[in-house]
Amino acid sequence: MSKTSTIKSRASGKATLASVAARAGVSAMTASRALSQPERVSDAVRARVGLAVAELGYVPNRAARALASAQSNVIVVLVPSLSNAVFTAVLEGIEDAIGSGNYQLLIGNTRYSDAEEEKLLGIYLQSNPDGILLSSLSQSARVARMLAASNVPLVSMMDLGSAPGQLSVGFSQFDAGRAMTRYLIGKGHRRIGFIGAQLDERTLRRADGYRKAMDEAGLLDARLELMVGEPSTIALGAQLVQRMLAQAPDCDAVFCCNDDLAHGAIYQCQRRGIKVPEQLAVCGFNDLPASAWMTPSVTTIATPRYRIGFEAASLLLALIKGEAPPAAQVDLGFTLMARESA
Amino acid sequence: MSKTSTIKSRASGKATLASVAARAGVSAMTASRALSQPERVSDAVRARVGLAVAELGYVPNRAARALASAQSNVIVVLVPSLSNAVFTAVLEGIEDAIGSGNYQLLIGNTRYSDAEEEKLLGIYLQSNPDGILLSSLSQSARVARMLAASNVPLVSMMDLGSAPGQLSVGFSQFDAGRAMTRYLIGKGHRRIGFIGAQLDERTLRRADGYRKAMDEAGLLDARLELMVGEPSTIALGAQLVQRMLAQAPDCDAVFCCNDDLAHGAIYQCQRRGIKVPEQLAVCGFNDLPASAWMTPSVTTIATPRYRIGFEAASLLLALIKGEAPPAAQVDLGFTLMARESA
DNA sequence: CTGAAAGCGCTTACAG
DNA sequence: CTGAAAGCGCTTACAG
Repeated sequence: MSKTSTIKSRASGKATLASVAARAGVSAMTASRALSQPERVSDAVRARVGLAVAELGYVPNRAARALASAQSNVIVVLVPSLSNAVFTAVLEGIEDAIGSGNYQLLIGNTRYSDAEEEKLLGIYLQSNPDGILLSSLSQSARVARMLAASNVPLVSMMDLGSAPGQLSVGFSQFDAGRAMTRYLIGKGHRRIGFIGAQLDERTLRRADGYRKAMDEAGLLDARLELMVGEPSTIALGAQLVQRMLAQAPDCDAVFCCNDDLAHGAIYQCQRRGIKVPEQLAVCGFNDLPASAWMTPSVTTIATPRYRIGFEAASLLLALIKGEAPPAAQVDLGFTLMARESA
Repeated sequence: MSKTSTIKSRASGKATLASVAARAGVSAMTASRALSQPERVSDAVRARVGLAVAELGYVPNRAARALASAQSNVIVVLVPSLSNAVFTAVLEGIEDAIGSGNYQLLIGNTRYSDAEEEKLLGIYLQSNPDGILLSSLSQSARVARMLAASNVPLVSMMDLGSAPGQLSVGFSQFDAGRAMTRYLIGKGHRRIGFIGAQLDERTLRRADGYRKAMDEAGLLDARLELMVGEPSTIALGAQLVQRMLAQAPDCDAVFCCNDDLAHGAIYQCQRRGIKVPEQLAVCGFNDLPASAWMTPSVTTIATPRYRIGFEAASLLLALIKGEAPPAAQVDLGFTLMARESA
């Protein structure tokens, strides 16, 4: 006569909405409403259901909810790196914007790899996300196809898009690269080298901005460019400044595509007795915390990474709610921090 | 006569296993098997199902699978910070260990807050995770209760546990703190200050190790301790070394509970004309990349963070498969990096 | 090697 | 304000 005499039960044994409802003396429906739309239920019911939930230690089953409602409450975020402080700041902005909602963030680290991005997206799309946040404007053909087929709302971060209908939050990497180069030119430098690593989309755009400024000033010279595919590190910056000086001994300034590289370059100069900025001006990009504290302090571009994450997530949330985006592109700008190193 | 004449369909419109099966001319069951256990199905069936999947652009629905199988393929990871390079390295280790599986990582940033940890865990537990990875040995009473009630396999990272049945992968924070302090004592320092920030579990244990070593050498003096709850930053390190020197002017060495603080302390000394290590020795903890490159290079403790993540995830995976853990505690050790600053 | 039936735990769409 | 029925898209447990 026992209720537990069922033979082939697949039940988890945990409290379910049905058990909560039974305990509260209402239907499953009403229990469901008491939890998700408490204002649409009588005070008495709300109290009884709340009590039953506590007594049973009920934890809603997200999979069941997702399946029944066709709403996952999942937001996918793809970043190219976690070891880069830029993207962890973006993530914090996203977290804060998502805030108190019942959203679940699915964070994917693509490691600057198309294959990895494809793999992660393939897995994450199985969760039927409500929205996607990407750290790039373009992607591999396969990823682009997956994205299009999924039909999930999407916002790009870090740069500004131009394709119609493409939503993006960031700043112009091109303009920032050009602004820094013009600054160096304005300081009287003529043989300005560009050191680029990783060679991701953003680095390439900064390099384009550098070239544009150099060209406008009649200073463009391919021998002043040093581009390598390896990930940016302090060690690599130290190594590349050496190579730059070897390939262009008359180089009087170096524009590093990010601060890690710039820090490494400066540390290396210190070791080799090269005075910064007197003998060689060095500047970076992103304004990591150490840049303001090092000696010499580092001239760089401060980027609104936290705000990019925050605004991009806010925009995505609006999209998910079905609101029309106020603008396709949100330009958050950048700030050139003129310090001692250049 | 159209098949789409259903009135109140809740279907998503996307391809389902059933539609794949129909196209391949098999039952849903067989289609399911063709995908999850391809070796148990005939070559012909496997090929036809594969074709149907491609033609229809079928994406499995994870929620449905989780609900039916009571297996989420989700692993929850809770870290106290993302801006701390230590934990992003841990995450990369975890990602690599999870590797090619179909697992989904649910990464939560608790920001060193019990309330946030509780909130995140509450949300993540709804996903019915297969396993949990935590960055601490102990937690708030409510979180501990949630964890116990969930009955999900769990591995702690970063430190070594002592409670029976508690699985942990890391190294002894206490021993590391003591080792560094002994090193400084061995160098002839007597008035060794300890600078601690954030005051999380790990920092507190390092401080305990420091006290133990100081006490053993008869050098313990509470005025040499400076502990603040704020998050560790370079700026804070700069500020705290000043305060330390004010409260203990005869201090001849400073043990910073992490490298960020140590870097800030050294930068500040440079600005104030205090020679490191001649006038004040400074050491840190974690061995961040800059520590090897700065001038002076920074004496610190190298911690196996990537390996901690990797081994902890490997252990968890074994647990999930039902294997018995080879050991309750996996001690990965640490390495004292004696450099120029102390 | 393959399949018909039932069920996982919720919510939708109605109806009252 | 409340509820009975059906269904979301899979897999389990059997059976053949």
